[in-house]
Amino acid sequence: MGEATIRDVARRAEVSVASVSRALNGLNNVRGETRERIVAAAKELGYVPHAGARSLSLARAHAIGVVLPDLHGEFFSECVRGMDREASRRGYVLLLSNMHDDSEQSAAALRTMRGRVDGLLVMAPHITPESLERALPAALPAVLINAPGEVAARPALRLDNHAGAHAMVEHLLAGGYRHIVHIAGPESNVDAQERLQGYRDALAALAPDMPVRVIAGDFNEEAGEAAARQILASHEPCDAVFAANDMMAIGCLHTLRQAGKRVPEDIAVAGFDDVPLARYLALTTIEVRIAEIGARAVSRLVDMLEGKGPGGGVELYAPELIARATTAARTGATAHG
Amino acid sequence: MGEATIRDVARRAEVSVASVSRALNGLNNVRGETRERIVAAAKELGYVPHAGARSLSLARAHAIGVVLPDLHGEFFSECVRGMDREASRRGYVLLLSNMHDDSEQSAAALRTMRGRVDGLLVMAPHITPESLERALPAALPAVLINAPGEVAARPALRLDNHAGAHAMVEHLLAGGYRHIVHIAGPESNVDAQERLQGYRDALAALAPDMPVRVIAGDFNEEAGEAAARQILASHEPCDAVFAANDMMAIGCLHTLRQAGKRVPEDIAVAGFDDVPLARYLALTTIEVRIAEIGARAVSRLVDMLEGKGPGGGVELYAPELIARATTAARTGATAHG
DNA sequence: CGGCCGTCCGTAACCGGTTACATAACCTTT
DNA sequence: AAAGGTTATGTAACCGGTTACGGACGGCCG
Repeated sequence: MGEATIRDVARRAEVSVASVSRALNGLNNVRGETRERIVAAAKELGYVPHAGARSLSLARAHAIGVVLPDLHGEFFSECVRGMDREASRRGYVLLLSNMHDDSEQSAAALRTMRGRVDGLLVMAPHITPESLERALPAALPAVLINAPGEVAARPALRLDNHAGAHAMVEHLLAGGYRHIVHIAGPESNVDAQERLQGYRDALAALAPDMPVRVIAGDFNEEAGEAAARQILASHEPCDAVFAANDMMAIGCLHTLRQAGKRVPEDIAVAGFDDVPLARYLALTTIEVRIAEIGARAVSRLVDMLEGKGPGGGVELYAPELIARATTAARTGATAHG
Repeated sequence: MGEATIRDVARRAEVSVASVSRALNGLNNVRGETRERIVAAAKELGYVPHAGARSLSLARAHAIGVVLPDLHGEFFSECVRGMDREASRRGYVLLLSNMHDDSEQSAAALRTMRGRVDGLLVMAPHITPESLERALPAALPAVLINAPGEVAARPALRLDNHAGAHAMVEHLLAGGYRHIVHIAGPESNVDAQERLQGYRDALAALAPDMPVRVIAGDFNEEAGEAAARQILASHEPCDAVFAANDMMAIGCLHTLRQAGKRVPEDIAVAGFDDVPLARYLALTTIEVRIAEIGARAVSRLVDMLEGKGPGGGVELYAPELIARATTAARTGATAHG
């Protein structure tokens, strides 16, 4: 037995479907006595409106599609949590679809969203603007999060990775560290690219005589471990490691310590993201308030949907440096000594 | 301007909507030449089928509603990740709705799912079976995760919290610890209740002469810190703490260490969940493979939806103890010395 | 009393797909 | 050549809501 429909309610209350719809949606052109009969009938039948049908006739689904890449743990949940909080506050529900880096699959994911959501939140740090542009249904409002480049005047939220990395290099130099190695993220990831560039630019601006040294990584812990082994085996001097994210920093930290190195006395370690782990390991890092960004993305999208906002424009989020023990200043250090 | 509809495609290809539908859905009763014309027209218009309309006429949304309580970070994302993986593998998409403990709000959340999802995944460790029963649309298939009690023959997945807690107490006793304090979770949370009961039962069975001592908590880190302060201030002996979850164990661990206690020499600490942090802090805990449970829940639900499975029945997941340094055995300890 | 207005309510079209059924064209078969 | 079968396509009903439009009714006015 399927659920009761509006027609069942109409039959039971001995009115037309139009009256049921009006009564249940709180329109005022229904007589009090009729409304009561309808409400009673609806309750007796346990009637719940069919959201799908409703959204079809209203051309409004009150749902937001969320397309995220494969994020590491905490990051993902924080992002979704922020979105969910704001979405439910504004009467929307979230339709989730992970985008497993395959760009073909991503396009398919976006496709299945059409007709069930009013707008899209897309986080795609590893997709080129062109293919994203192509995959996005043109008529669907969308807010981009950390997308590379500008995509067809879509509003976007971007984390200021460059500023964050710059601040970190500055912090390390101020702490007296001179030979700073960077463990980079995936080459195709725009966050990783910007952090790398921030590192390069900061070094060029603040300590042009110091060597630029980059070890490739992929944002995973193992990459950090591998980088640490490489640093240990190398003859080149290195007194600080700045990893493009916390997980690599953590892997690096562990391997260095297991090899007998003292952190930060022998070598400093810093990350990026401020995952909860960072606090416990006293890891210096850059705080990324991802939940806030998620919430803000929803807010902007809903504003667009409800015609309240201009839409366009890129909002930049400045992250904050959190100094902890793994980069404690060297004793007797001077900023440029 | 609105997206192109099937009628636009039909007009452009000079056929009827029925043919378009048939061609695009791969039915074989369309002439090759006609099919090509239709496909070409669809591509030219950038036609994407309207999932809402489709699900209305098919009475199939290929979507699964997920209702979760406010979970702490990693736990949430792991759960959703497991679900998403399995869902996308089987061609479904996830509709997410956090259930912020308010039971009224939860009912509303469930209500908005009707007509947009084919089935429900509900994790509700803090809702009574009766109100859950009342809130669940009767005709919607649902799989319950860690729900208290049995709800109207709904299939369910349950974590064997009792066995996990029992194993932990056994492990601590075997390590030579005698005075084991339990930091409990929220009273209304069924996971917390079962863990507490497991602690009590294990102690009664294995060390009936040892005191049962429970400190109230709420699953948050702060509760662990408060519990640690209480233990430090108390005159009662205590050589081991078993917290109902990792976050409280971590809070406790920190506070104990900051107070100068050595762990595990002065006092052992154990948790429950195996959050990623646990590994780094060398915290002994009980591994809960939540992603696996999430994936399994999706799998069972989809089986039900596609008439492949019997549906009913409770599946119990046995968690595994992971012994780490915070509960290293006392030197010279014997199991019952 | 006739006309006008406002309130309440029902009929039916519509949202964008799917599909049962009808139909037309063409191919066999006897 | 007529009957019967097959195949490709179109027509229209349907999924479950919303809502424009119009009709019925009662009250009020001149």
